Amino acid sequence: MLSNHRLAFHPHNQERCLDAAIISAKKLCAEKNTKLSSMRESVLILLWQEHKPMGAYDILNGIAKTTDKSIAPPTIYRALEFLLEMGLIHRIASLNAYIGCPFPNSVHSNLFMVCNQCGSTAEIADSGLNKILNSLCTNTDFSMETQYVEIKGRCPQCQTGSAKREQ
Amino acid sequence: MLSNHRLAFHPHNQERCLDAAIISAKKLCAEKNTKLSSMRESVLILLWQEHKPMGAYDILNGIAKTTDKSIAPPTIYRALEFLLEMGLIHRIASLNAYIGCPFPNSVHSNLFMVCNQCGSTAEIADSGLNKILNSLCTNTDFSMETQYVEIKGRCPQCQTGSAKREQ
DNA sequence: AAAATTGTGTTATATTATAACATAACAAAA
DNA sequence: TTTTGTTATGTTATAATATAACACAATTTT
Repeated sequence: MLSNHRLAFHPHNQERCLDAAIISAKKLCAEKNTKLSSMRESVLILLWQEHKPMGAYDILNGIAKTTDKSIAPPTIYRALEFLLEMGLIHRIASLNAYIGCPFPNSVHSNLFMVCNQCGSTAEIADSGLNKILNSLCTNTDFSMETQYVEIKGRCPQCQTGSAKREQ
Repeated sequence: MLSNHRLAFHPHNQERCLDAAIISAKKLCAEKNTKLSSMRESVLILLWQEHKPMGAYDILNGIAKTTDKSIAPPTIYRALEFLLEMGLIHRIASLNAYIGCPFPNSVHSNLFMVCNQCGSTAEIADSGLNKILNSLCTNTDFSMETQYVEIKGRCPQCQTGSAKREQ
């Protein structure tokens, strides 16, 4: 099981996450012969700084703060599209939001656990889950192309007492 | 395994589905002491006639056709909200769309298989899947509240040759 | 009937996403 | 080293999805 739940659900050194993510992103783009342009990198950095799912317009505002230029939605959506294609980020359908992928180098299908209270989100790639989804598809003669598995609830931190943290 | 994939992925007598759904909806509302008002019933009927996920504005247009009154979005969203609460329909997050639930009387969490070509969608409640999701939550100390499991790909009908059906 | 509750109507607007076309930046070929 | 092609971004407008806020109507309860 590949998972970042320990990091996702607990305070930690996010700068290290960020640095690692950017280094690995550059490597991955080089391998795939694509370019992590400065706009794309900015979006990826912002997502890793926030470390939680962000909506496209939150991203837009975040980027706008760091520059004089006016930025329009298509610019952000294009960057997101690129990062999605590269597997560097994921889209959380139930939130209309985007989040950095902690293990972009592995081919994997994903489950997300989203805390309804603090918003922190863990990604888990579990072979048992994949197996059962695949076998359900086989049994029903359905050919899978993409999948969204999103679980919403309370992270470990937000379950303790009536704690209302904004981690 | 509770599943409607045979019906969902093959042509069949949809009128019977509709009748059964409405009867069971009325029964369920009676049990829960709520009312399936005429607007709510209209939306449910439309969803069962269409028999595929429909967006809120598709529903709005569908309802508008059958009446003189002008209908505004909130009216539709309210009906959808009610039907969701009653468990009579589901929301497909990855499509921003809504679909009738084929087994509203059973407590179940759901997996949807959505055909990218013809749009037909099956709902499957599988205990093996539920078990693995629950155990993943237990292992990560995450407390589940809701879940979205959506698989997109090709239904059996749409896999045969390059058939481009609009079932 | 009065009060309370529930459902719907109406207007306006928020939020998320994309179409269509123009320009810039950069690399490869001529 | 222009020109050409390709890729990335800018710009404007608008589509698509969803909700807030308040008014009114219908129904139930008292």
